[in-house]
Amino acid sequence: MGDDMSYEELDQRKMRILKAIVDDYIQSMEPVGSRTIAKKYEVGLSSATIRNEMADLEEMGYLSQPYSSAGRVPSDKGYRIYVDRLIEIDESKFSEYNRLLNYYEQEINELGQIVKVLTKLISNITQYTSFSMKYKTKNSIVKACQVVPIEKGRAMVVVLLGNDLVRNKILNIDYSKELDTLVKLSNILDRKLAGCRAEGISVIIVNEIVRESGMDRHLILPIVDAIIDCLQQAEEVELYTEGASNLLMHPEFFDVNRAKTVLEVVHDTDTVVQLLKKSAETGGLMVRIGQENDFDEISDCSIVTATFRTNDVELGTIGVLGPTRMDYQKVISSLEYIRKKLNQEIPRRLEGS
Amino acid sequence: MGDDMSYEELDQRKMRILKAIVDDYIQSMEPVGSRTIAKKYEVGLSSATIRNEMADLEEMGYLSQPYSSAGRVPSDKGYRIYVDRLIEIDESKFSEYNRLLNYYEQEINELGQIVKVLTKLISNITQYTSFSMKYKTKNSIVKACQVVPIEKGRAMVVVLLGNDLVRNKILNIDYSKELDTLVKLSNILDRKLAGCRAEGISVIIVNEIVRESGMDRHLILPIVDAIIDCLQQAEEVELYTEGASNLLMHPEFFDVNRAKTVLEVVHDTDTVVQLLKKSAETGGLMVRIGQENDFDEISDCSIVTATFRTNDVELGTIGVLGPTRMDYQKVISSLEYIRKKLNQEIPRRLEGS
DNA sequence: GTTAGCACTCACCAACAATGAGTGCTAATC
DNA sequence: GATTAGCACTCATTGTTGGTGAGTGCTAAC
Repeated sequence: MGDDMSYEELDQRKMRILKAIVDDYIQSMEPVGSRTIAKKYEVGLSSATIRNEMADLEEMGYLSQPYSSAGRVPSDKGYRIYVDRLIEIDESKFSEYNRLLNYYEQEINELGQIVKVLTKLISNITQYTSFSMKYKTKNSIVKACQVVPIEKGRAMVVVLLGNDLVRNKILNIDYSKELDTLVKLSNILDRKLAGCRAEGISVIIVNEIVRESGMDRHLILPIVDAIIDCLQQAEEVELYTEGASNLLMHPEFFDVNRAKTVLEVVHDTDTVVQLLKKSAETGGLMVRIGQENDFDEISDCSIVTATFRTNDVELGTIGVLGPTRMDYQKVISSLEYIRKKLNQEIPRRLEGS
Repeated sequence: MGDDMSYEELDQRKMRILKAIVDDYIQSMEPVGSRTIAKKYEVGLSSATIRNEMADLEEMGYLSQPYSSAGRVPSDKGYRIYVDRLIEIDESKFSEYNRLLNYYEQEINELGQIVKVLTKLISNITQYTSFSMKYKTKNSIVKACQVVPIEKGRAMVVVLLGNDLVRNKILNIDYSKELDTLVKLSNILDRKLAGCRAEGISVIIVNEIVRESGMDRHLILPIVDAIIDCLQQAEEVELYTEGASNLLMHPEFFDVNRAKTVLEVVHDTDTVVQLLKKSAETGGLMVRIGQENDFDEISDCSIVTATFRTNDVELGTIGVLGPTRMDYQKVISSLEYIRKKLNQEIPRRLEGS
């Protein structure tokens, strides 16, 4: 989006005025006029001067006018520069957020739980809709695996993943003649595959397993496939939404059709996942304003997302969706809070039993 | 609700008029006047007569008037008698529903999947919000179970439930001295417990297991506990919601506050589960109209639910939520369709691999 | 018991004027 | 040359007012 140079066309004064306009509009949701800026904000200028600057800003595309002789409203481009250059993260509320969080958090041991609680928290703080998407486990390793007989002609492969999640898969397999070797095979598999990622299960390892177990290759292969399946199945995501109805409180959604269109997107799992996955591409905090979003249905909304990860592994994303006229300062700050919180919680949660 | 006798106060003619009024109001959502009834519906009566009857019906509590000199609107009591006595299930659309269903249904093997599809179907048919709640498995039996070693000091109990769902639980247990007996124990457990329900695991059976395995009682007990846990864990429900935003299309929710209040309930998992569970109490089809609902927030909504089950076991519930002025004919008929469909699908789905 | 007729109620709508916030432009001021 | 005061103009919003029509309840005639 846009070359950074284009910001340079705005001098200090225009910047200050733009910030005042966006601040005011975010707060009042009414087109803001020159007089308001002159009076409420400490720019030492008369309304006439501000009027001129506003005309300039409109010409440059940072503002627009709903109708002639109304006040000005920020455009997407206006919000963009506001987000990129005119706000900073406000940590002053963090201690309050901590208090709120303590109130929720009773006994939470699992990462998924804390993510849910944080999603709820941020939805309450911001009064917008929030989402969290968590990979069930990305890039998981085999911690242990076993093949278990179930009934005639069927066995179950059980894989214990790196984070103690268990996956299993049932196979039709004829082991009747070699029931005792199944136990032996389990041990071999367990020994050979422990610590492996899905991509780490090479043909060489499979060959070793075949040799050491003395079992037939065509019996081993479906089992190994099942194990790989279990690892990959873990790539699935878990989606959690909070405060969908919050959107209805904001004047931009008083129009039922608009509200319906947006709520349909909010309820559409696939779309939301797609939106959140987009965030991971950049990493860190990401803001998508109005038309920058890939879906027309929410071209009057903005999305702010934060991806959380361990050193190298992407674990998931938390995001907030609200009208383009959202309180970016608050949303970005609180999402930064969430991000910090997660970075500090993740190591703790992941180790625990 | 209410003694059946109370219906008797309504003669044939009042019934016909009431039905006409409710039908018309459901369709038009406008208070319906005597003239409308006289003209559009084939009661051979003048508007004046109908006016008198309407005054009676209002006095008896079946109708009410939004303001003096407006038409009449059905009250909860009016809807109740309408539902109980004046509509019948309309099977004529069933073949159309079948067509729609074929369109969705691609390759669905699991009961949970077909329930989801049916939930989506009914939400599309009715244009209201629909829910399904499925017990992960209620009253499940052990089909097979195994104890699997994982790593030093830890083992995993794996239980295959009656419907091929797998549950597992990790235990800290010291089996190091008796690793070979673990395999033996697995076999004994499997043999002894196959077919058992949670309540069916008696002390006698446990004693037998202890005796036959020759293992220590304090080693066996936590394992059995884990198996029972797995069975009971299966009592959890899975909730699925479809078409929440459909509600916004109906005039009664054009008011944002009303919409918000109702949507909050729709999004509140616990409340919805509670609502759906209520349905099972009666079994079959159940209609709760307006104030009959336990939650004030939806006292201007109605809920129609259908519970599906095998012979004796309750499997879950599908429900529809809409404004009190909902198209009961359509909702009840299509829900009946769903119920039939499930009754015919359930045996198939449950057996299949 | 049923219906025609009539006076009355009340939400809804269209037309109209008044209001006021905000603009753009021009001319005076620093 | 930049800033500001002043002024005419625009246009959404609000309030008023009177008319319209769907509907009622009641009474008297059938």
